[in-house]
Amino acid sequence: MPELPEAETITRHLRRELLNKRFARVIHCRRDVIRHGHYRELRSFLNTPITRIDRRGKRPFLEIADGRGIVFFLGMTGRLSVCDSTTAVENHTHLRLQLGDSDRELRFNDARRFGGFGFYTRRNECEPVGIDGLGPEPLDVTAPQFRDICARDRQIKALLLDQKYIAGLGNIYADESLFRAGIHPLTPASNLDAKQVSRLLRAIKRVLTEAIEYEGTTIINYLHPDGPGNFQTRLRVYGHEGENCRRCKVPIERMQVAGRSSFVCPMCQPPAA
DNA sequence: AGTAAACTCCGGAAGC
DNA sequence: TGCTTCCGGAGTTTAC
Repeated sequence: MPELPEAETITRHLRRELLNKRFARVIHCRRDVIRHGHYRELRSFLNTPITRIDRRGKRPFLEIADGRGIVFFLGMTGRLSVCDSTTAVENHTHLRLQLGDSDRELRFNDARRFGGFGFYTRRNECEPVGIDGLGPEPLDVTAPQFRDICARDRQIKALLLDQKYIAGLGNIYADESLFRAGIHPLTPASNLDAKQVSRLLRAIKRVLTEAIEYEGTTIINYLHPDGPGNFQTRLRVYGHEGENCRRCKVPIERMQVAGRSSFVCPMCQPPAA
């Protein structure tokens, strides 16, 4: 599942490959993966330098000079890569953009099609469609901001997963952050005391920063097959149902929270009374 | 109004 | 082997 660290890794990769380059041709585009805007708009990205490549939360985007951009929703299985045009085209490849003066191309692949992409225009300081309506970046959010976010009567995990309050956490890093902060996912956010809120924010920043250093958890193998390994081995609870907690040796439990599987140490993360 | 749950998209994986 | 079931990011709908 691509979350913020995976999006950051992909963004850096795209930046190395695409910044200041231009697309020359649309080789292929499956139109029904377009979330915002119209297929026609794709043409306007041709023969114009890409001036900015970044991400918002878990969504990478790229922009050309007039403020227009393409934002990618990776969903569960979305992947972005830049490769030689002669590279065999994998199944479920929904977008191929040929680079000018090069035999390379950008590809978007998404087996389950929960992902897609959208076009937007950045106007002044307003955040564009597809990148708007998102909460602050977890790595930038301040302690007072996070206190406000947590001041609502909602299960803390559901809150962390809701992109409009904080942008970039998905199921894996939400569970890992809650474990490291010693907080049960069902705890109403407004029940957390100041100490817990600050511990949670620190845990989030630590987990995400470390995961970025490891280039994410799941999807990076195809980008850097010879890379430094990934965050998989650093997960303490996610996917570890039935195994003994590293800290207290009590078996990790799996439960449903906000409709998602959640992995919890019942000892380190005591349920709210 | 704010929250929560159900439903939708889809195909790979797991289970039988 | 071949079927059925499970799973989920995020948007939408429905119900408190």
